[in-house]
Amino acid sequence: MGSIENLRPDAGPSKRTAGATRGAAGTLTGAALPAAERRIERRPLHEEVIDHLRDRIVHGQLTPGARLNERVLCEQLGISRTPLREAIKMLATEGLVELLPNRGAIVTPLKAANIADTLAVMGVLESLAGELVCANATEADLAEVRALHFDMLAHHARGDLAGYFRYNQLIHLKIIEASGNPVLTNTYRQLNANVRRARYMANLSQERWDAAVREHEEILAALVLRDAVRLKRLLAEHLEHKVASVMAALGGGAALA
Amino acid sequence: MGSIENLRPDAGPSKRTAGATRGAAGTLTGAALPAAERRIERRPLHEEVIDHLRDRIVHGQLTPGARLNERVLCEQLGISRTPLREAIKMLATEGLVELLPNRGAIVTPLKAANIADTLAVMGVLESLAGELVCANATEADLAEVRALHFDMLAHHARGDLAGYFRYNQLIHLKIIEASGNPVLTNTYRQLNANVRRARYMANLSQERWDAAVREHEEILAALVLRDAVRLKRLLAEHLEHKVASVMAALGGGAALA
DNA sequence: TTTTTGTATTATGAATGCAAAATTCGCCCC
DNA sequence: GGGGCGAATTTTGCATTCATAATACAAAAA
Repeated sequence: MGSIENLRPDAGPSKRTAGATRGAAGTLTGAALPAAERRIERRPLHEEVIDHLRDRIVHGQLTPGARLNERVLCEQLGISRTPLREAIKMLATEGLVELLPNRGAIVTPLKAANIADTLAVMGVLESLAGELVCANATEADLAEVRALHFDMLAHHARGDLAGYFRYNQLIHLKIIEASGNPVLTNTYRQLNANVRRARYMANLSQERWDAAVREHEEILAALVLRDAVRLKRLLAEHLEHKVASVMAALGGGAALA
Repeated sequence: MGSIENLRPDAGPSKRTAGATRGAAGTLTGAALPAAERRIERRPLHEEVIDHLRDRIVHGQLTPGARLNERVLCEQLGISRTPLREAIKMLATEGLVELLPNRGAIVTPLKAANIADTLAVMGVLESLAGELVCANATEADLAEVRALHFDMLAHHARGDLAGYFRYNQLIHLKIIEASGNPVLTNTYRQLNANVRRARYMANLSQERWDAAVREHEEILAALVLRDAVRLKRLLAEHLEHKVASVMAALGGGAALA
């Protein structure tokens, strides 16, 4: 995971022939589909770059405040500066990156105040989602949440924190998605990316972890019953605890390097 | 307003000398300031382009679904494709523009469902803002809102709808800003851009207009008293009416060309 | 007449080149 | 040894060029 994966099969774009290497690698979709339905489809490079950089930022491999040197990244990814710069601009709009005119871009520093503000907004979004999901979720949605819940329990039982976090995220996102409001989903997802970075630094205590799992049990129960009032309250409390945990890790107001 | 304003003094960048034309024209700030305080500051071209395009999209000069032809826009703005493409990518992240791989970009079509979803999210954001603003707003903030309110009244009295809209927007934004949560402000502002486009098509009836002004009177009163509960209710009702008005204009579910 | 296929044109995707701004580094001076 | 100053280097901003996909169009076949 820490290794640098080139987006292009041959690193270091050669003069005037780099374009010919497109479409040879694993970015193509539909390998498992029958030939008739297979869509030959190439994602634009800037999208690949965005996903790559977003991952590295969220997972903390690109640390807050770190500079994004265009030349270095180009070499690592085996692309030219144009798609890289487009990707950086988009990440800046998402808030994961900060543009310093004439001085490039840095990974947005993690400020406790900013995370707190973000979580406050996410709170009301979750509350709205709770209301909508009780009204709009299909039975299939609920089944999926339950399945994810058990996956999460499995990781918790094994003490696999990373796996737990992954399914925890998936559950929350699935609940938001099942609300049936795509704007809500996008907004939440975008804000969430910024918070996730902090999460990777917060060391969860076993007590807090166990408590979080219990809270999820209750959330699932309220969801299945489509008890909107109760669900909203549980989600709010759950987030409240998360805020406390993250804030404790970030240590009140200080910027994180 | 309909005329095309070049960002660069000379349209049609000449070969190899275009770079030398930077910094000569009206994009520089501070022409009216004393020399000592004048900040020689150039905004990056992509920012100028973003603002320009966002304005044209929000004001409906670039209609929903319209294609953004790079060559044409480059000629209109007197810039090269690189900063233009960066700007388009950023607008895509903001949701005002849609990228069609290998086929360029179009202004995001206005769909009633999407606007409804957006307004639902904005509703909970306003509600949060109402709560925060009662706790955090300074007296200066409140004074500014009141001043904007009277400006708005003046435009209403003159029957100047465009001016009314402008100050209406400013009031809502000021209330959000005064909440003291920058993340909330940004999120709201971004969502708002998408809705404003619809607003320019909705023809407000005189009755609805008068009612909206009365609602603003009440909102201001609750705000000055820092009555959070009442303010939240009033904002919610105000938005509810706005939803009805916008939805009526968009005509239930149909996409707008 | 309609459909299809080959070709010319146009537009987008990506890479490269060039100039200005910023940073680094060596130097001199204190 | 430390701190300013200026040249050299690096890095970014933007323009341009090259490559490829999409589209329009016309001719040929059904």
